[in-house]
Amino acid sequence: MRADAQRNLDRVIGAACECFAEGGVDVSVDDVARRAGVGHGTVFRRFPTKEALLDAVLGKELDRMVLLAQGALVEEDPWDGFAGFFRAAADGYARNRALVESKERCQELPQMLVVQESAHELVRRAQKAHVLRRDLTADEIFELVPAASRFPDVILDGLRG
Amino acid sequence: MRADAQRNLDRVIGAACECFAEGGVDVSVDDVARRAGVGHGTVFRRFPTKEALLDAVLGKELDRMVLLAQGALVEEDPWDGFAGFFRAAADGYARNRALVESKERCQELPQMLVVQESAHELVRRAQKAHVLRRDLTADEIFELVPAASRFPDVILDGLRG
DNA sequence: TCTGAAACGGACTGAGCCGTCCGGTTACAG
DNA sequence: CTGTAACCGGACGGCTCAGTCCGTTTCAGA
Repeated sequence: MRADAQRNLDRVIGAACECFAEGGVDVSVDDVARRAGVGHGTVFRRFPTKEALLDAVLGKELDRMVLLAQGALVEEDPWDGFAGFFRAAADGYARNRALVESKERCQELPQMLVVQESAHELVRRAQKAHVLRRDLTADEIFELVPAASRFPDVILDGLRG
Repeated sequence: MRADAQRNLDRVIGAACECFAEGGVDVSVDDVARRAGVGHGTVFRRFPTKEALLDAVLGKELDRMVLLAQGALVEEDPWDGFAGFFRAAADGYARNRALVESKERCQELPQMLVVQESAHELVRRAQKAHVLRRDLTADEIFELVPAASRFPDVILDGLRG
């Protein structure tokens, strides 16, 4: 790939991350292109549709989640591991409107499987140690993540077993 | 007002309530008109802009909230009063996508003042009785309402003082 | 029944957006 | 330095949607 092409691609992805995070999925491709300093034709050459561009951005964000989840599994205290990831995930959702608005799209991305596996293990460990309430499934608990963006402590207090 | 005009107005408002609740604020005026069984010209004769139509729908929903809040103030147990309204409000948000997507618009509507006043009183009473945590303001607590649509019990557990 | 005012609805306009395409430009190998 | 393949960006088409307008229909009082 030519050097200028690579540079523009990086700019486009960076701009798309910022735009979608701040403005949600309804931000126009023109806005992304403007912020990247390229014409919007250049965006469509790299990403055949707006949806493909969004997938790239969501994928990057989910990659971060994978790291967070695996880091939490290393923590030996079951509650600290669970709560740490819960807080971090909530923060990620708080900082990214597109993530909140694209829940079902994220389900289609491969990284989501890894995140869910780790998250389920975090919940299993915490429930086994009786530090996390057991009347909710792991899936139900993580439905609360977007909700916890503002006051995670309150929700964690409610979840503690 | 002519009888047919009144009938069509009622139909439009009803259809708009359903459409916005189910599909959020991005539902088109044409969709609303179709569901109401009128041309979209008729909608724009009653409501000069789409925003005005949305305001009418939000206003109706807030009227319901006013009744719920005032009903909760009659309840003598401070926790039951607070929690009852909190649950009811969360349910209202869960059943209405437009309400979630129009938080700042709601702030402009007169009914919101009444709801907030009652809600603050509910919080004050519950905090005075030491059944509600005191490290959050009333405003902060009610930011959790939309979040509580799925598992209100978890959030209420977290809020209990 | 007749009549005029009110209401209706669909055609129309203009703006914004996604995605395509092509003429001009630029990087880079030889 | 130069030829060329890759790259760029803006013009363009097609679509959807908000809001306007006017010819036609309907209501209701006399």
